[in-house]
Amino acid sequence: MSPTAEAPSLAAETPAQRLASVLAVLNGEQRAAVTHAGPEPLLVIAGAGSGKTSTLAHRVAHLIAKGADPQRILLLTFSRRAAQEMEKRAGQVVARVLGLRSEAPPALPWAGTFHGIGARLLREHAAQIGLDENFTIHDRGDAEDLMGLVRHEIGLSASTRRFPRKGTCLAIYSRCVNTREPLEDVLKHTFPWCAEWAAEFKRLFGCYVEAKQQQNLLDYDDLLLCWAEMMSEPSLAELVGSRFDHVLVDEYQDTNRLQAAILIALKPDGRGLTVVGDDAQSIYSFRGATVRNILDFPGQFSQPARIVTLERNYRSTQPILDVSNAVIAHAAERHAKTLWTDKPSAGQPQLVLVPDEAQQASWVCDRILAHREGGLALKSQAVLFRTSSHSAALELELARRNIPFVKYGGLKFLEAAHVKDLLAVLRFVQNPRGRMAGFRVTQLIPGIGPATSSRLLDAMGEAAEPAAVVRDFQPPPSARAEWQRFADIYAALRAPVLPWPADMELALRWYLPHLERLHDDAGVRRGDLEQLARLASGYASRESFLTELTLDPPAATSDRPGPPLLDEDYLILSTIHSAKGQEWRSVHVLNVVDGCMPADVAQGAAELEEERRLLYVAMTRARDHLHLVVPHRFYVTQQAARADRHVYAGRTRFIDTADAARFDHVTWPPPPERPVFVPPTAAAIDLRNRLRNAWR
DNA sequence: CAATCGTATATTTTT
DNA sequence: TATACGATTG
Repeated sequence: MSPTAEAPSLAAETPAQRLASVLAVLNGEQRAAVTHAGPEPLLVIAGAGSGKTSTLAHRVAHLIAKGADPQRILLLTFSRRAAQEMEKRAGQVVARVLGLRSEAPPALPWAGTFHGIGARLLREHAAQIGLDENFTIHDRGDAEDLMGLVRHEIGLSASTRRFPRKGTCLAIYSRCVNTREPLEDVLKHTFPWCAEWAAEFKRLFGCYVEAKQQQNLLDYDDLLLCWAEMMSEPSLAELVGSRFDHVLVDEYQDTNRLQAAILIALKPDGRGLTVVGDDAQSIYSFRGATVRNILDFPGQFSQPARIVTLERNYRSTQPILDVSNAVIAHAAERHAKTLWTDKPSAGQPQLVLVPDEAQQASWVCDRILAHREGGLALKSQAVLFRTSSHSAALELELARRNIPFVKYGGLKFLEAAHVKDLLAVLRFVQNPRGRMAGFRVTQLIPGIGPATSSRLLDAMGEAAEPAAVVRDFQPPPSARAEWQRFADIYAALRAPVLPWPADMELALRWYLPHLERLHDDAGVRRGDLEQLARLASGYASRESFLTELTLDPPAATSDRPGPPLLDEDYLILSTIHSAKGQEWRSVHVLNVVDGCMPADVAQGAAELEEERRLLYVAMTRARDHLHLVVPHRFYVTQQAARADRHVYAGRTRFIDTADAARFDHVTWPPPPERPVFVPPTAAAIDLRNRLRNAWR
């Protein structure tokens, strides 16, 4: 597989021969997808574990080998990590085909997420669409805070009846943008308990958009929305579209209508367009993604798309595929396909019944250690769950037994107050009109509260040169000394003389005294910030650091401070969503019970279908061993008013009795051997009669 | 006007 | 458990 392994023979071969030998490794369908050259667009339906990444990477490499310019290939992936993986693997194939020995394979400068590429195009074309190219990007938390602020300013927090909280408001707004549905429909279908507030939402969202524009901010949705708007102007669409000869999209089942609109505007006739995905793995509809994109793709163009289906699975054993196929077979609508493999089996998947979550945690730990004894590194094992909080009991148990782990999903690092504080300093410098950052930073100074801060920001908003306002601002007397200290570093950071990441050092030095004053656990937090500073040195500039960090936040948190060393072995914990595209030798899925999978909040038909696909995605991550754990009693701590509420739950409805028979059943701990009491059948007394007679 | 404390109240998944 | 908001004190 590795390019060096075949190096000796390369010199003797021609490029055409090398290309042929690279293609010979693929199966027929993969090869058809890789070499498709027609004018019609290509749709690859790639089942779980069918070598999708490899096929896409080979296709990119094949295009380059046939003369395509790597700078003119747009490769849109779901995550940053996926983009890097794809670039690496395409590079390896290109290196083999072109016979490159020492030279680096061509880079793919336009490989990235929709959001990342959008941010880049918007900066490059800022002048043409009336945007200031120094815009800062709000992550979800910032966007919520701004929404909260606007919500308060227009008097919605003072209503007699409680108005939905800021997070809900942003979720509704976001859904309207991403699905392009009218507010009324979104409220009716997705947020019925908020339907009474339609008029207020309209006003709120209008003000929210206005606030973003005044402050030169874009949120995640704007990166797509502005891109799509830009593409709706024919001359700009032509300009942007002509930058790329080939556009390839991975995980197409998880794109939304806005993304589909962008794609079609980029390549209206479908020429040069490739999309890859699996409708059975569509799990992001809560974010506005619609499986219709992939189902309807073939008919979108004047020439119908060519469809290639990859069904041969290279990942899992047949018994694992059998149970996975059984789960998805009940799905309502899909591009029908059945995964198959000739990989030898390593025993049946297990369905494990345990009494509660504590026992679940201890059983999983036991199994993981047993697997490790059997030669499976921790890194090749994963524990998956529906909701981030569902791993809490397991995390405790892992810590108790000293089993190292890294957890993906439910990202926390950027949400910590101290991290936000430090980043806000840099953001406020980068974009002086950004009020959220300014509000946050200035109130760190003792003696400055919301009122003073607002006074400053108002003045800055009206000034032609906002940074000068900071220099001349007169704070309340009690804050004067600290204010001066801040004004000095602000000026220093604004002056373009400091080479990045010296900015970071300066900001950190200013912030540390405040950290000590505000937090009892300043030591730990300080460690986080130093880690952030180290991270900063890996970026070219302050702008790229801030942009990339919001678009691609550190995905994992671990049980110990600092990133785990590369040679260290650790277990993977992950939400099912974050496990997308990954695989492990052994996979445990927690809480495979009704109320959790499906989540009890998902009740609509479409939502249930998505929950089913979620379980399917989880199961198809497993190569050799799959364990579904079913705790009989399982706690709901989140929404219940009182702690210790629990429900008695049964196996998920997605595995019916017939399907369940395909599993090995394990009950743990084993039921105690207790003699069964068999009552004699003849009645000794007539109890009913006696009780009646007592009242006669 | 800032800072802090007490109380009512809730819908998972993430670029 | 976190968060939002009101009341109270400095």
